[in-house]
Amino acid sequence: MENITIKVLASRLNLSATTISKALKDSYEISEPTKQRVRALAAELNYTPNTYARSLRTRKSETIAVVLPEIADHFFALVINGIESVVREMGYHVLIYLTHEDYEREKEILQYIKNGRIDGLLISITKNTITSDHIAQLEQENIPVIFFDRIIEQLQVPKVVTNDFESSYQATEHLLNCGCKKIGVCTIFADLELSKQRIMGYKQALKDNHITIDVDQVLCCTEDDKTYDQIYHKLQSVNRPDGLIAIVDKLTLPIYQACENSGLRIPEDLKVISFSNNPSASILNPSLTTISQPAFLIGQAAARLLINSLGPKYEQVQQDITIIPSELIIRTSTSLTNR
Amino acid sequence: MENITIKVLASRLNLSATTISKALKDSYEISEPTKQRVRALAAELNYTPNTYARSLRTRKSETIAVVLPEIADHFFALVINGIESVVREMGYHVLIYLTHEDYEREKEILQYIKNGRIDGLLISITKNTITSDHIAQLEQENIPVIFFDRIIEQLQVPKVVTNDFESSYQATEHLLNCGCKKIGVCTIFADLELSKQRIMGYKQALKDNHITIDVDQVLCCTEDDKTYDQIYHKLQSVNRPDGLIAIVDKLTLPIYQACENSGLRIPEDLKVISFSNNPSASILNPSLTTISQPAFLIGQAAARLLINSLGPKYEQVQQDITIIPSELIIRTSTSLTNR
DNA sequence: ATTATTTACTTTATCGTTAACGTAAATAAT
DNA sequence: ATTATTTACGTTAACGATAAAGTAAATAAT
Repeated sequence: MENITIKVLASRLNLSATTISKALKDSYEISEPTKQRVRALAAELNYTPNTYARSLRTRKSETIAVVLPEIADHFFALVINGIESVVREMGYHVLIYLTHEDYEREKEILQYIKNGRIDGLLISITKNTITSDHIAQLEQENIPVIFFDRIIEQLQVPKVVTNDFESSYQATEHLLNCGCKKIGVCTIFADLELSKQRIMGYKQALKDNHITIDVDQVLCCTEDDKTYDQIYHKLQSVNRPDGLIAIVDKLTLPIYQACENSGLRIPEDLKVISFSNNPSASILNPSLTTISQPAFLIGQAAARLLINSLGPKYEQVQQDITIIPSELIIRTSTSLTNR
Repeated sequence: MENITIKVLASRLNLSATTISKALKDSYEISEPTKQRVRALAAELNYTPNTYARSLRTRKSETIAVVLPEIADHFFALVINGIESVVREMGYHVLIYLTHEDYEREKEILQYIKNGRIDGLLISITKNTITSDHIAQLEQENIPVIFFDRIIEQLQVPKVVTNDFESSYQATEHLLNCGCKKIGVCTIFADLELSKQRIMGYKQALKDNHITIDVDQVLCCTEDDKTYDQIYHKLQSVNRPDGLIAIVDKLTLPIYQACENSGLRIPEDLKVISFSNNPSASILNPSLTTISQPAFLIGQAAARLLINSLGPKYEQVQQDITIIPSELIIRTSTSLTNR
C-alpha cells in the first residue's frame, strides 16, 4: 500500500508539495478553492503528516517526557491524569519514564531523551537524587524542565508543590487538639525536600505549642525491607507515640499492620494521620484521617507551566514556585476518645 | 551553542558523515582505530543522535504507544510497570494515552498516532468500544497491535488476558464452600469480554453445583453515578445475596460503604470477593478476599509479544491468546461464620 | 605478474516536511 | 500608462541520519 505523503497529494492535484503543506496549515498564501481541494483529497486518502519529517524540520515534537519514581502510587497516577488533561487539550504527547527510585536510572533516562524526541520535561526526582547536573544539562540544551512534588530546591527551575510545611503543621495541631501528648512522625524519604518541609512543619507546630521536640519521635525508615520492623519496634517501645504522622502513603499499610499485630487500637491508643490520596482511606477500619494532596492540580499546573514555556515568545520562565494547598480530611483514625 | 550532529563529528575528524554513522554502529566496514577516534570524540562532545532524522530514514522509532482507559487504577498501573520493565530492557520508549473510558477519544487517539511516531500499540479498550475499525486500520498501516485485558474477541490480533472464566468459577465455588446459598455478581462493565467471561464462569459454577441461576443476582451497574445506590438497594432487598463477587476493583468501595450504611456485616451477613490488585485489600476491615490478577505479568507478556513482532523477521504474528492465571487470595471477607 | 577480493572508506540520494526565497499574473496606485 | 503591490503559487535547499552504490589502496589468489 502506497504511503500517502504530501508529495502524493501534490502530484495528484498538480500542485507543489509546498502548496500542499501551506494549504493544510491554512496559510493566507493559498486561495480558498485550492485549500478546499487539498483538504478534500487529504481527507479522502486519509493523509496524516509524518511526525518525524515534521519534527526534523521544525525542531518541535509536541512531545513531553514525564520522569517519575513510580506509577503504582495513587498520588503519581493522579498527577499523570492532571498532566494528561492539559497535554491532551494542547495536542501534545506524553512519554513516560519510571525511575523506580533509582538515581542511576534517572540519569540514564535524561541522557536518553536529550537529543530531539522531547520539547520539555516534567520531573519528580528519586529519593536518592543528590546531584542535579543531569537536569541542568537538559536546560543547557534548551529543553525546559519543570519540577513537581519532589524538587531540588537549589535548582533555578520552576517548581510545583503542595504546602508541605503548613499541612504538616496543621496535621500536628490537629493531633494536639485531639489530645495527643507524644506525637511522632515517620518517613521513608529522609533526603527529599518534601520530607524536610513536613518534618519542619511538625517541629514548628510543637514549638509553637511549647512542646519539647523529642528527636526520638522522628522515625526515618530508610531501608525498604525494615520499615515494618522499625515501626513495630517503635510502637512497642516505652517511649511510643500516641499520635503519628505518616509522611507518605506507603507507610499506612505497615502502620495499620503493626497496630493490628501489637494490639494497639487506632484511634484509642494511637491516632494516625497520613499524607495520602488513596481512595480506600475511607473504608479502612478505622477510616484514615489524611492530608490529601492536590495531585491532579499539581499535574495540571506543571504541564501548563511547561507547555507555556514552549510557546513562541519563549520569555525565560521566571524562577518560581507554585504552591497548591493540601486538604486535611478528618476521619476516624484521629477521633476523640475518652481514656 | 552549536548543535552536535554527525556532520560536526565528521568535519572535525576529516571523515564523511556516513563513516561516523557506521562507526557508531560498530559496523564491520570501519577500522578499529577509526571507531575509537569517533567514539572518543562523540563522548567528548556528548553527541546523541537526532531521533527524528534517524526515524525518518529508518522508519522505526523505537517507541510504542499504550492506550488504556485509566491510570489511577492499580491494575493498570501494574500493567504499565510490566510494560515498562520490558520496554526499558529493549531500549524502547513508551507514549501513554488515556481514554477515560471514552470511545470517541479512543478513536481520536488512534487516528492521532497513525503516521510515524509509533512502531506498535498496546491497547485495552474502553467499556464502550463497540467497533474495531479504528484498530484494524492501524494493522493495515503495518503497525502491530496487541490487546491486553480488555480485548475485542473477534479481532485477529494477539491478546493477553487472565483466566477470567476460571477464576470467577473458582471464586464462586469458594463462596459455595463457605456456605453461601445465594450468590450474586456485580459489574460495571457489562459489555466487556472479561465481564462476560467472569459472569459465565460464575454461572457455570452454579450450574455445576446444581444451583438454579437467578438473573436477579447479576447486577450490572452501568451508570457511574448510580452504582452505589443500586448496590445499596440490592443489599436491602428481600432477595439480597449472602455472597457477592465484584467483577472490578472499583466496586469494593461502594460495596463496603453500602454494608456499613445498611448495617450488613461482612462476612457474617455477606461474604465478598473482589477482582482486585489493590494492596490495601489486606488492611481493609474485614480484609478483603481477592482474585489477584497478574497485572505485571500481563504487561510484560504484552510488551514482549509486541516488541518481538517488531523484529526484523516480521513473521506474521500468529493470532493467539496468552492466558496468565489469576490467584485467589482468601482473607477475612469470606471467613466461615457460624450462624 | 595479473586478476580477484577485501578493507576502509566516500559520494550520492533520499526519508517527508517546511523555511526561505523566487516569480508570473492580477490588481491597485500614481 | 507606468510602476508598485498583492495574490497565489513554485523552486530550492535543508533538517540529520542512513541506505545504496561507488572507489582507491591493500592484500590475497592464481
